[in-house]
Amino acid sequence: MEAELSGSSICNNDQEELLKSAKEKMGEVKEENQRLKKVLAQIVKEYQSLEKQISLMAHSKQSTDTTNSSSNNNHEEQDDENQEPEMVSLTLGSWSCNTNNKKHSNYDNPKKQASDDNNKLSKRRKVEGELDLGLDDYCKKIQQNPTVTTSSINQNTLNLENVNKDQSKENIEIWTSNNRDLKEKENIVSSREGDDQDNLHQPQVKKTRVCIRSRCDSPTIHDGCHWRKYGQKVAKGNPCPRAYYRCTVSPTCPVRKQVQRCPHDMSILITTYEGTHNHPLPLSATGMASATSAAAAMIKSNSLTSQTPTLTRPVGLTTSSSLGLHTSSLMTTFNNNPSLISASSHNSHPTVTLDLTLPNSGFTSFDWLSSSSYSSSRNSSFLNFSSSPASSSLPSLDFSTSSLPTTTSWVNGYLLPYNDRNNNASSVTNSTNNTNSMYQNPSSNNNNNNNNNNNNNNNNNNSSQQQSLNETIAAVATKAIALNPNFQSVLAAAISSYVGNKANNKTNVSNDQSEEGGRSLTLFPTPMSLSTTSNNNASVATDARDHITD
DNA sequence: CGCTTTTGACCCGCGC
DNA sequence: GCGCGGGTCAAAAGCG
Repeated sequence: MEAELSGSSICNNDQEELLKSAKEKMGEVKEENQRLKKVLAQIVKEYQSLEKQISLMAHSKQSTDTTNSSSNNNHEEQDDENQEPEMVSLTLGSWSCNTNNKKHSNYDNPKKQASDDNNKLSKRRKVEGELDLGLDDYCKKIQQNPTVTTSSINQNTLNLENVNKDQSKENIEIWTSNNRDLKEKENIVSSREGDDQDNLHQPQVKKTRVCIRSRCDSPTIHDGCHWRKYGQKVAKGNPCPRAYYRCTVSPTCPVRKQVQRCPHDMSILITTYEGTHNHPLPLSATGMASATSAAAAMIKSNSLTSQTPTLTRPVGLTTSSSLGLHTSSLMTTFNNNPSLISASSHNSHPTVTLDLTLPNSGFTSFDWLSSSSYSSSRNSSFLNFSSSPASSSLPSLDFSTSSLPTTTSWVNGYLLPYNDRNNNASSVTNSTNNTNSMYQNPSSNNNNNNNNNNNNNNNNNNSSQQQSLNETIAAVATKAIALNPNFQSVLAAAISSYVGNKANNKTNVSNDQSEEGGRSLTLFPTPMSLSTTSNNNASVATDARDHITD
């Protein structure tokens, strides 16, 4: 009897404990729900505030444009923006240079002009004009006034307007250059002469290039843009030919990229971007454009402050893209991952290199770069977390209790479940380890690559630190993403990345998360996300809205 | 048929 | 001035 009583009491105790734990979990769930509700409310609030800002800016821009439209002929740009409101425009870094000045001076040289074919000349004019900068003017402003930061920009929409005006002015040249009317050509030249005056004091360097090293089996990485191959050349010292691509999203887009295999490790694809998109980008292309824009902005901002195009370590400087999409988050990420980014100068081209092949970079989840529409036969979908080490300090938030509807769809096949933090952590860690084990250690290859000397140094210096960070990254990834100040944009970027990939890859998606070479859905901090200042929240809301509604 | 890729020729900058 | 190498052009071929 006593045994039975004690047994029943034990059962009761177990039940009580279960009930207690269940209640505790319920309480946690409620807390998480409350937190998420607050986040959601904050997003809505930010979105509304940004909407107001945008309408204000549109009003003021309209008024300024109407005053300048007769001389600038920028109708096409406005029309284009109006026609494609769902598109966003990001600028890839480029460099205002005296090289252009030289060439431009040739245009005014009748002897030179007479010797050139007219069509060629007009084409060259067009191309060179389009290779103007997206961020230079803004960086100049930063140089002149170091207090100009993202927060100040958001506080003072006037600054942002100025940037947009600069971009508009730039686009005016781009769009009008497509017109072969002689009069417009003259306008272009004259406007360039004005720019030349501004650039007289610029260092004699060429356009900034953003070089991305990633492991990729396919001929080229899928970055969301459409490219047309226009040339191929065997570069010296590399048995693999270098392919030249031109952006075909817009017939006048000056952006070009070079793709070549690393001579020391054929699994590494080196993609170099150059130029500024003069058209709205598809959402699926914003990820790459954001990364390159942020990297270019970083190198440029640093170069402007140091008066040299070469830097050994990125220096953080909060800035924004010319259309107000912010690079601060990625720049922060780059700063937090010194092995990820390095800068150098090749052929007078300031080049910033994003090395996504480093297993200990703490940034192994740039897998969207290596995802490819070419590998559709081995589709898989898995989620990686881009989390900068800095994120580990963030408080926790568990998505398992998220009331966000998107969480459900993520779990259904495309995203890792957030139900178990430990499992998530192990999943992410395994994913990372798989990535690492898939390839050989690239460190031996980097020794032979000038571009990566800085990477190596930084990597060596920070390897132990990053190793430990990596161990914790996976564990804190879900927490970090949730309460990361960039969470909204991270979410938005993931959705856009997924949507873009899905649109570009119509084949079925399996749930195999470990399959090599598969298409991946990746969360990553984007320039669209903002720094931690509350003043920046408005853009976060808009970005999240844009992507979610898509 | 239209678009993309290939590929040899050409241009141009840079170093010697 | 010359040669080298990177980058681009443009006609031809390929492809769907």
